[in-house]
Amino acid sequence: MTIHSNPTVDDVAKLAGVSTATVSRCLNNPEKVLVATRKKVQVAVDELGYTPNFGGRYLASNRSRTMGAVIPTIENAIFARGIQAFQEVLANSGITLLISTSGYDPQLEFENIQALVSQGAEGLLLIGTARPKKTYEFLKLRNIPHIIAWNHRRNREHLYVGFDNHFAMRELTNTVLNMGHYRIAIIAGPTVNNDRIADRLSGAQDAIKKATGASLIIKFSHSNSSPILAGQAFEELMALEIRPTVIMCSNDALAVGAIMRARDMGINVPDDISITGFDDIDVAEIVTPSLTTVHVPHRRMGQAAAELLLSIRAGKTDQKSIKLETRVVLRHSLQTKK
Amino acid sequence: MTIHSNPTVDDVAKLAGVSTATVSRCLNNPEKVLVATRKKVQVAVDELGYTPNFGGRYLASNRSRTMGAVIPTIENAIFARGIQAFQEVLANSGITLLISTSGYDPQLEFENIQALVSQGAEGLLLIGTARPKKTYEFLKLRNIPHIIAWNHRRNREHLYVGFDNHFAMRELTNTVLNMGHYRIAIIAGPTVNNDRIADRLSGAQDAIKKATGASLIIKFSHSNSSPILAGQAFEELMALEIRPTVIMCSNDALAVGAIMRARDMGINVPDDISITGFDDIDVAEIVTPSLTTVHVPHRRMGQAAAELLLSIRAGKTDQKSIKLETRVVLRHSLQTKK
DNA sequence: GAATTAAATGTAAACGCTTACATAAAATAA
DNA sequence: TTATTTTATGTAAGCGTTTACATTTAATTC
Repeated sequence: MTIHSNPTVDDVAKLAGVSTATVSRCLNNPEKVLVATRKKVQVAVDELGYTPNFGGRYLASNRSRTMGAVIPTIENAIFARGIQAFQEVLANSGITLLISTSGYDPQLEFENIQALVSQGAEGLLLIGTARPKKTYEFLKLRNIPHIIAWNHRRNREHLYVGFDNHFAMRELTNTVLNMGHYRIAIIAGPTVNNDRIADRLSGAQDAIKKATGASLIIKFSHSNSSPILAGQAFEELMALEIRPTVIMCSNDALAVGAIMRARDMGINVPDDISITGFDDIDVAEIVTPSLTTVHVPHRRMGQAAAELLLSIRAGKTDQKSIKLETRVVLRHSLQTKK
Repeated sequence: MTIHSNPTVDDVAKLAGVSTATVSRCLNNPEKVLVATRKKVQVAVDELGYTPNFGGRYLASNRSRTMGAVIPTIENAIFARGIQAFQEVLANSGITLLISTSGYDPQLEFENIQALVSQGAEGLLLIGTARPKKTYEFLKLRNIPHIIAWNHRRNREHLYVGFDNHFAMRELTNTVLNMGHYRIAIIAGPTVNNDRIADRLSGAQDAIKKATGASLIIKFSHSNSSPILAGQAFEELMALEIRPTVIMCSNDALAVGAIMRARDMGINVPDDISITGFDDIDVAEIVTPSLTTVHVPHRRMGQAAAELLLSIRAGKTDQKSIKLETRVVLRHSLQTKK
C-alpha cells in the first residue's frame, strides 16, 4: 500500500492547470471564477477526492465554520429535539456542530466550554442561566458569541432564545386552580444548577399564593428526570393522611413516572388524583391517561438560536433576545375537582 | 477598548525569555523541560491568557482531537442514547465530538462525511451498512478510521460495533410462533437505505418460512418511525376479512403508534390482537399495555465504538468488530394465542 | 582534568490554506 | 486606434504551531 498524504490545493491546482488562488476561490467565492475554470477545478477535486484541510483553512482565514453546544445530556428528548433543529440550520450554512455534554454540572460545563472554544468554536449554545461567574467572565474575555436557551431573562447582558418558565408554570397552575383543585403537590427535580426548574417552582408558588384556600406540598426528586424516583415521591405523597388533589410535576418524565406508579398501586388517574407535566414530549400523548402539560416549542428554539448565531457571525451587530410562547395542553390526566 | 489579537507562542516565548520550541514542549511534553523553565513559561501563559491556536496546532501536528458521527437523526431515542455514551467516552480522552445528521439520506450522509473529514475528524461513527460505493471509496481513499454501528456483518472490510438485526428478529418471531400465533403481520418502515429494517424483515421471514402453517402479511409505513403512519397501517390490517393474530413492528415507535390506534378503535391489546416492537426504548415500558420487544444495548454500543476508535487513534492496529447481544423482553402486549 | 555522554534548549523549516496585491486579458470608452 | 475600466487569474506572504536537527550546558566516566 502506497503511503500518500492527502491531496492539497497545490495538487488540485496542478491537475486543473490553474493557481492555488483560483482553487481557493472556486471553493469559497465561486462567483468570482469563470464557469469553465470552475468546472476544470471541480473535475480535479473529484478525481483527487480533495477536501480542504481544516487547520490550514482556519489558520489562514481565522474562521472555523464550527459552532459549539454544551447541553446537560442528549439523552433527553427536550434537548435532543432542539439540538437537532439547531444542527440542521447550521448545516444549511455549512457550519459543523461541536457537541459536548455536562450532565448538569457547572464545572464540567465550564471545562467543556473552554474545550470547545479552544477547538475553534465561533459561537456557543448554552442551556439555562445557572453557571458560575467565571464562565461568563471567560466568555466575555474571549469575546465568544453565545446564546442562552431554554429559559429567558430580561437583562440585556446576554442573548436569550427561550421561554418564560416561571410564567408558563404559573399559567398551568392557574388552570389547575380554576378546575377546583386546592391541595397541590409538586414533584420537582433538584433546583441546584437548574434555573428552569427553579423558575417553574416559583411560578407555581406565585399562583398558589394568590389563590385563596389553596395549599402546597413540595417533594424533590434527586434526579432531574428519573421516572423511578418520581414514582417513589408519588408513593410518599399518597401515604399522607391528607392527600393532595393534584400532583404537578416539573417535567413530563417525572409525571410519567408518577402515572406508572399510580397504575401499579391501583390508584386511578385522574379520578383519584390528577397529574400534570411540563414540556410536552412525545410520551405525553402516549401514556395512559394522556398527560396535561405545557407545550414548549423545542424545535423552533433550536432553529432560532442557530439563526441568531449565524447572523452574529455574518456581522450583524444589534441582535435581540427572542422569547417564545408556550401553551397549556389539556389532556386526560387533569380532571375538574368537584 | 484596544484591539489585541490573541497571544501567540511567540508572545509567550518572548515574555518568558525562552524559545517557541520550549513553550510548545511545556504544553505538550512538560517532562522534557526543566521545572524552573516550566514555571517561567507558566507565568507568561497565565499573564497573557494564552491558549494555543487550534488551526496552527492541527496544521503542524496533524491531529485535531476530534471525532465525527453522522447519524440519521438525534431526535430518536435509540441514536440519542448511543451517541451520548459515545460522546462521554471521547470526552474522557479529551476528544471533541463533531456531529451531523443525514435524515436517512445516503447522499446527505456522504456530504456530511466529507464535511466532517475536512473539519479534521480523526475517525467516524456511522450508522448501518446501506450507503453508496463512493462513500466507502472516499473513506478508503482518505484512510479514515470508521466504525459501522447499529448493525453487524461478517465481512472484515470494515469495523462493526453492533448487533445482528436479522438474528434478533428471528428470535422474537420464534417466540411469537411458539406462543401459538399463526397469522403474522408486520408493520415496517421503508427498507430503502435502512439495512437494519431490511435485516429485521428477513429475520422474521426466515422464522416464518421454517414454521408450518404460519402466514405473513407485510405493510410498509412511509416513515421510519412515525406512530401516526403506523396507526394507519394498523387500521388497514384490522380491515382485513381475516385478521392477523399478531402484529410485529420493526421498531417500538411504530408499535406504540399501533397500540394507540387500537385504543382509539376500541380494540383490546393483547386480548384481541398481540403487538411487538423492537429496540426497547423507554416508552416500551410506559405504554399500556407495556410492549414486548427486543432489548438493544445502545449505550454499550456507543461506548464500545468510542473505545475502538480511540485505540485505533492510539496506534493499535489489529482491532476487531464487536457483536453485542440482544434479548427478547416479554411484556404485556404479546399474549399466548389459544 | 580531559573525553564522553546525556539533558535542556534553540533554530528554522514545514504544515495547507486564504488573500492582498500584481498582472494579464477582455470589454468599454474616448 | 488608443486609453481606460473591468474581469479573471496568478504570485507570494503570512496565519500559529510542532518538531527534526543543531547547539549549548551539565553530568558522568576514565
